[in-house]
Amino acid sequence: MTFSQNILIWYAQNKRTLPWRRTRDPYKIWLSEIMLQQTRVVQGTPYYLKFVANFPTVYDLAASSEEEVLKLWQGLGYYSRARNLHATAKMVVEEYEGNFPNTYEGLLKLKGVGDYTASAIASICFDEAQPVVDGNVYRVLARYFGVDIAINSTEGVKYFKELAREVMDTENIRDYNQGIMEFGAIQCAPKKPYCLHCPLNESCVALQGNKIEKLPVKLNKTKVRNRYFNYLVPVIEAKDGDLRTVLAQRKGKGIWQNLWEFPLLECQAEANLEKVKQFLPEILELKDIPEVTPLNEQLIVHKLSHQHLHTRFWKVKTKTDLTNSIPIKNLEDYPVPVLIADFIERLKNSYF
DNA sequence: AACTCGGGGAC
DNA sequence: GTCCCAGAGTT
Repeated sequence: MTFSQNILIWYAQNKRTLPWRRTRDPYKIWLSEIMLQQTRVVQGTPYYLKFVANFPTVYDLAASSEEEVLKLWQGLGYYSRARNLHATAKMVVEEYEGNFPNTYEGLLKLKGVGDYTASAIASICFDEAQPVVDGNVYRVLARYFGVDIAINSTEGVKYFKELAREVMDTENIRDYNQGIMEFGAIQCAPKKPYCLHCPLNESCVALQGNKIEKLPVKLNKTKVRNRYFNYLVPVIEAKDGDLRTVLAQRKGKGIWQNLWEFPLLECQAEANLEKVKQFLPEILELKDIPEVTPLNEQLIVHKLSHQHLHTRFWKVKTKTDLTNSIPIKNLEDYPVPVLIADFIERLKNSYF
C-alpha cells in the first residue's frame, strides 16, 4: 500500500468532525484557513463559529467595518490576518462579483493568502491537485522519509514542497490534503507521537532509525526583546458623575496595528513615579496637576512569541476633560490586545 | 535570508 | 522555562 493510500484510510477512520468540513463554500473554507494559520484548531474553532454567525456570506463581511472585524478577532492574535481578511472580502465583492478565484494561481493574489492557503482552498473547494505543506505536513514527511533538511531553510521549503507533490493523491486531493494534516496533528504529533499503533510505522524511516525526536529539523530560535510599557489610564470625573477615560489607536508598524490601548509611555527600563510624572505632559495634555498612582505593584509580564512586555498601569486622576474621552463603561466596545482586555476585566471588578 | 507578527496549550 | 500551532508579509 502506498503512503497516500495509508493516509486516506487513516483519515477516513480518524477524522474529527469540524465545522468547516461540512462545506465546500470557498468563503467558509477561506475563513477557516486564515484563522487556523499558526493557530490550533481548538483555539480557532470558537472564532470561526462567531464569524460565520455574524458574517454568513462574504457580502456581510465586506459590509462590516475593520473595527468590527478586529473586535470579533480580539484574542486570536496575528491581527494582520483580520485586516487582510476584511480587505480581501471587500476586494472579492467589489472586483470579483462576490466569487472567490477558483484556482491556486488566482487565490494567491488575495491579501493574506500565501502558498499554503491557496493550495488548501484550491484543493478542498475545487479539487485542484495542489499539495498543502503546513507544520503538520513538514513533520510527517520529515519523519516518514527521514529528511533532515531544515524545514525553515530556503532549500527545505523547496524540497518538502516537491516531496509533498510527489506523494500526494491527485485523484483524492481534497481528502488527502486534509488527511495528511490531520494525521500530523493527531497521530504523528510533535511530542510523543503514537508510533506503536501507527499504520506507517514499519516503513517510517525516522522510527526505524530511532530519530523520531530529532525530526523535523528547524533552525533559528527566536530571541526575545524586553520592552517596558507604562499605560497612563486617565480617570476623569464628568459633570454627570460618570467616569471617563481615554483610548488611543496604535498606528504605523509593529504589534497590535489598529487596535486600541491606553496612552502609552514606553521606557528603556522599569519606570518609577518621578519618571512617569516627568514624561506625562508629552502623552497627555492636562490643564491641572493630576494625581498619579501605580495600579499594579509587580510588573505584569505579557509574553508574545518574540517580545516580553513588562507593564505597569498608572491611574492618572484629572479634572481636565480630555478631547476624545470616553465613558469607562464603553471600554469593552473597542478591539484591544489581551493585555488591555485583561486590565479592563479587572477594572470591572472594581480596581478604583 | 532573516525578521516580524499573538496568544495559548502541552510538557 | 521550551516548543509549536491547518503561515504571510516585509525588510
